[in-house]
Amino acid sequence: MTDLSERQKLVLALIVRDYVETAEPISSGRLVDHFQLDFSPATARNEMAILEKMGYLYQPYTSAGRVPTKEGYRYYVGRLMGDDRLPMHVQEMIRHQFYQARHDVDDWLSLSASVLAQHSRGAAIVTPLHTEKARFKHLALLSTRGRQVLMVIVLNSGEVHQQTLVLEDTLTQSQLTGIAARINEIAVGFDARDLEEMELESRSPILVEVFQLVVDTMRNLEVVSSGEVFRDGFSNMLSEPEFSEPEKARKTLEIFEDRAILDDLLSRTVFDSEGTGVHVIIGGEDIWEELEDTSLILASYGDRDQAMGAVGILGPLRMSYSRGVSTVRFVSDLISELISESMGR
Amino acid sequence: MTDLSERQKLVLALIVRDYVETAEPISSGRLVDHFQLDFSPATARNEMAILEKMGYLYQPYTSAGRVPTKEGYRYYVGRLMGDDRLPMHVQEMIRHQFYQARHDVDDWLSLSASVLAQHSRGAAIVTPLHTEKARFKHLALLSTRGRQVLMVIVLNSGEVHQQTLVLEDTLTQSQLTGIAARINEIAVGFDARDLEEMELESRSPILVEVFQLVVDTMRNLEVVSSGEVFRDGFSNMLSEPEFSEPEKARKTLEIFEDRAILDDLLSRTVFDSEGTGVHVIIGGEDIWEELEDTSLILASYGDRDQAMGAVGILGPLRMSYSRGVSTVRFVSDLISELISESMGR
DNA sequence: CCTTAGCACTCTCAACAAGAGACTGCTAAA
DNA sequence: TTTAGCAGTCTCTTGTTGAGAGTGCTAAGG
Repeated sequence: MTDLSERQKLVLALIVRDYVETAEPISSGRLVDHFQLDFSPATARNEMAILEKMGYLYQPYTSAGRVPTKEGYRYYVGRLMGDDRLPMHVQEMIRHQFYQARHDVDDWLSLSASVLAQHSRGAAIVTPLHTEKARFKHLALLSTRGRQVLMVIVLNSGEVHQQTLVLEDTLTQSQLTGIAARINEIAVGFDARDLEEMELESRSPILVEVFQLVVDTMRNLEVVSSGEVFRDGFSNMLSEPEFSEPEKARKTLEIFEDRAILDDLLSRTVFDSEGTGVHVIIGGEDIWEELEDTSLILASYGDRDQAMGAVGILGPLRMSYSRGVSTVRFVSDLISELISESMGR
Repeated sequence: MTDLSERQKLVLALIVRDYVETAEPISSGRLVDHFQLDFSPATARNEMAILEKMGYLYQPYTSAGRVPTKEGYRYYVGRLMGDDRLPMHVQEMIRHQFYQARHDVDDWLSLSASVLAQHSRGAAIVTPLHTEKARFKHLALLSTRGRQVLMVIVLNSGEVHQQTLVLEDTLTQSQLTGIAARINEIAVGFDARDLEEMELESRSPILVEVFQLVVDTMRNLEVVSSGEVFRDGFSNMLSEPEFSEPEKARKTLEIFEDRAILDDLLSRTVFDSEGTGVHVIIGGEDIWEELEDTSLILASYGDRDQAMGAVGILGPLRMSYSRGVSTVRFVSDLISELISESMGR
């Protein structure tokens, strides 16, 4: 397929931009008028007819204006859209919000969802920090009441997991502390597989029991994606005219709420690729049928070697991709930065 | 105001039930036909006219069927609706799901939201466990990396709070353990106010610093409601015909997403009253204007003396109150039971 | 060969009209 | 007090029509 002429690219880009704003089919007349183009409506019509034949535009009905197709959006995102940054003062504003928050990863993530929703005017999704190769760093056992014990496991990545256990016997806090200290000695720095193969000379049966629980938990962490997903701003989306049909709105909200499809989506896109690029998924890319009418802009945050998660926004096909991409990129970079700052140095 | 006759009550109850199912105005003909009543449509019409005059019913337009008003629903919920329990096999099914889950409060709550959404066919909201008078039980300090320290505070209620600190100097784990032990000795059993007034002979400045942080955190816990709210099943609601107007759907979703209004609502209803009853809020009860078109069924869980939270569902005025109430009651009782079981003994 | 003015054609959308259908309220009889 | 009968009212659907918007095509012009 031969490539588009410069003028065709211009026409396509302008139609996308204008349509994103107005949500109405763009006519040749409006196009040259609104953007003060130096060719006539008739010429625009010719170009539009070609673009339609190539699959980038379509007409809702004979003699209506043109609307971008999924392919049109893809071409626009891939080759026409500039990669704008957020304006400096917006960046500062967002940074400020983060610095005012508590120094806590979960708080940052919750805030991210809210910021993304606000600035992208779409629905925001933020998955929690998650490691694939979890390395044990530290264990604490806290007596809460009776035989009930809170087990807190800290991973190398800084990820923290807690779980309530009910032990066979009642132990004092100092006994628990002793057990924890012993396990810390043995296990620090190892991952689930290492620990599994480890022989433990069983001095006390309780120590073995707890050790086994630690190993189980560590293994679980690698498989199950745990923790709540942070969501915000779905109500933004309902204001868009494409969701005036309640059936479409329902289907989209179902996607927003469904953890399974989100996990599938993430593992096949952002978590599957190198680097920290922003992924734009338009109309499900003919893989996910449910996403036919929605677009997602996703990026990972964190560190491939440590733990990572994903942030993103969800909107109708007719969304502002440039605003979306720059917002998602900025937020994901910012969280990565905050996390690595709070970790290391 | 004189009370309703038995037959009027019957007519009102049947109209509410039928309308909840069909979402269409109920006519006198349909009523006697569908429920095989032993009086004629004309009689039904007379009763309906009276009920309308009393404010329990209204007609969308002259000579359409009747629809319950908010007052109609309130009367129905307060005096006509039986308090059904969930069928035994449903109870068993739900119990089963909970026993299969991990023994972790957050997991239970997340599961509750999902169960409520599924069985009530509305949107579910579950707030996390929260204490008003937090009594200190135990502190742990875990070195995670560099000067970064994870502070875990366990309260008497079993509630656990964690926060990441960045200290002035780098401390070893054993130093941290020492500090924690010292603070545990001093603080166990006291609440924020007690601790604030406490004089601390300052042997080491770091100990004082950490102690201050503990006190601050404890005080914060009493004011700010922290932790994420669990939500599920909003997509259920969008299938209801009342949300075919997207504007209504948007407003309702905004309520669902907005933490502030939820907190206000809860503090003025379930947390404001004695006992563990189920609260039904119909059309905002003329207090919350935003809730004009929605009803909520709420109940608290947990223990007033320890920590508590709330579970509930949100739906259109035309919702199945009996199903909703029995589901909410069952789930809130179940969580309370699970929590107290895991606490005590 | 590319661009553009002119024009006939197509399709949507809003407004209006008319008829069918659904229920009611009222009246009068049982 | 209940009920049959009936006139009256309102919505909803369907059909029609006219205005408006925008296109594709054709032919003229640079």
